[in-house]
Amino acid sequence: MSNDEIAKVLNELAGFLDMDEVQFKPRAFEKAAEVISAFEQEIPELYKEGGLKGIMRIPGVGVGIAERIEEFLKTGHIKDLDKLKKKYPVDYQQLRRVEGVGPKHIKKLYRDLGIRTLEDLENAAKKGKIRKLGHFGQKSEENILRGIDFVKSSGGRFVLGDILPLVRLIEERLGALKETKKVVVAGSIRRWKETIGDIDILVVSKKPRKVMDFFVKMPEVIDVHAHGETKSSVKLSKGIDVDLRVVEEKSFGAALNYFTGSKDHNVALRQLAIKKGYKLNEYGLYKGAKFVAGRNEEELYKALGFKQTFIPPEMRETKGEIEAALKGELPEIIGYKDLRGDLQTQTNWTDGAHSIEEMSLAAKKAGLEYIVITDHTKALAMTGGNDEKRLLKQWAEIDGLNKKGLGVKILKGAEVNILKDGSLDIDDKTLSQGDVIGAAVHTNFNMSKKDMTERIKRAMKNPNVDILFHPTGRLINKREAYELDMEEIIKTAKNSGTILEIDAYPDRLDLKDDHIRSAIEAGVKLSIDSDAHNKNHFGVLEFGVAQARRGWATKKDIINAWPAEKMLKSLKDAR
DNA sequence: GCCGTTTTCGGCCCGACTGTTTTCAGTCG
Repeated sequence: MSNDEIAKVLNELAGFLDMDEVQFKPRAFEKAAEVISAFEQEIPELYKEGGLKGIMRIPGVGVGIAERIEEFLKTGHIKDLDKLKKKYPVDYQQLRRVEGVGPKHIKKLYRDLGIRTLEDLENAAKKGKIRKLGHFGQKSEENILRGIDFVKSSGGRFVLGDILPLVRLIEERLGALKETKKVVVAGSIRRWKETIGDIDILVVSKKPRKVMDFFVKMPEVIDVHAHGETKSSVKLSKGIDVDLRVVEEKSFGAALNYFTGSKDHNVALRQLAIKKGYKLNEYGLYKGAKFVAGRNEEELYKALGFKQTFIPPEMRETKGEIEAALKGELPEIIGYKDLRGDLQTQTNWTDGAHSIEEMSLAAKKAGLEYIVITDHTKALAMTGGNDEKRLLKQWAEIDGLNKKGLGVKILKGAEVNILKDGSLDIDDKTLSQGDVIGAAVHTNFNMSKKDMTERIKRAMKNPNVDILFHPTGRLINKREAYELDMEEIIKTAKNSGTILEIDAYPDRLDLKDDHIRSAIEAGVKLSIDSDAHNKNHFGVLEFGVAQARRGWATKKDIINAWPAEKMLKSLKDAR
């Protein structure tokens, strides 16, 4: 039982309590769920060690929630939730995925129209039944249909960040078997695609049968599609498929290359092989029946005549990497350990979970030299956003902490809101006293492309704005980016010296890879930020680095891969 | 249901936006 599963069921309970018009309890369950999903320790482990008292050490979890978690761990059910599900027999999780549909709507749709599933909802909307309900109209119906389309189109693919912990667990388990010599995760996960369709794992073993038997019996497996000597395929309870392939040592490199993809990259390699009189498949590079190369990837690329014999998987998308690597002109992209600072973090001054000090120490622990505190500002009232006075107070506290010396440099920042007209919600006099100011759009997403572009351009031209945070506002699998002329934004960034952010949060990854590449080609600098709201969130930086690598970014393109002084000076010069 | 420089009951981030209304409920962040 993972923390995510526990968080999910608590959220579901919160939703049903909302339907039942229960006051305050839903927020308590949601809050607990949020803490649990980011909690460093596994809850079952915590429970094993400390029992009910152990779970109650989690902030936001008291007796009531702890007992329900205990019940869930022991039985896989929560009686209160089951009762509510009987009262409202709806597929809550599925219906909630539709943007704009919350607990109250779900209740009304069920009570008035008997809607239980996404399919029911779609049918009712298509028949024009929803617009006839009180408080619903034609527009709500259209929005629901659009929401369903989006759910459907994003269905089947998973956000990498949601899947990676499980993948690493499986990788670790397989690696621990005495029958396995090597285990590598290949496919789109190795390429760090932002969403993945399935999981491909490659194993080197002389006793594949044993490995396969272990694999198909893992606790998460709910269905076995195939169970053979060299290939097995299963479905996990999360709904994602995993393919496991076992190869001989000799073919490892060729197999890894083949199963890493992308498909187009492989096709291009095979064509290159044919041109040179070879044949390339997942077992190796062959001249006639003679094995030429394939033990590892380097040997394969070398035999194919590449000057650079390793193309980072993140670049294998046939976007020019083959031509460049053949000539030895691939840039040296940023590495996973190259970041020195984090330019976007939130604390408990607004919607973050931890104090400035806790966040700073966590950043230090994550290997960073500096951190910018960028709490929300006042227009985002829900987060308790800072106003000018409070912002200055926070910055004074930062001065104090720096004086004390935590072994990590804390910089003064803010995540200010870009209002509808492109102005900011904090005055310039205050902002000019900050070290690193990020600006972002959090409201009025539905503007025309032209208006939105003008709005953001105006904010970028404010000399106090250093960075445009999560520039397109998308939430992968949840919300489309707002309409934006990215070419214009990049041009403006070049002129104003504004940094464009790569928000590393796995469901944002905003900018996306192609935009990163365009920005770099235009000479625009970027930052890779965690957007951490919790001291356990700094791990997401690797997703941001991966995204930057997919956009061919080098260390000199990413300002927080620079020492603090150099980074700050460049921002100051641009102001 | 949780929490407490309000220690044991009384509060519980709230403003913008949307779409429906004509004063507001629901959702989102």
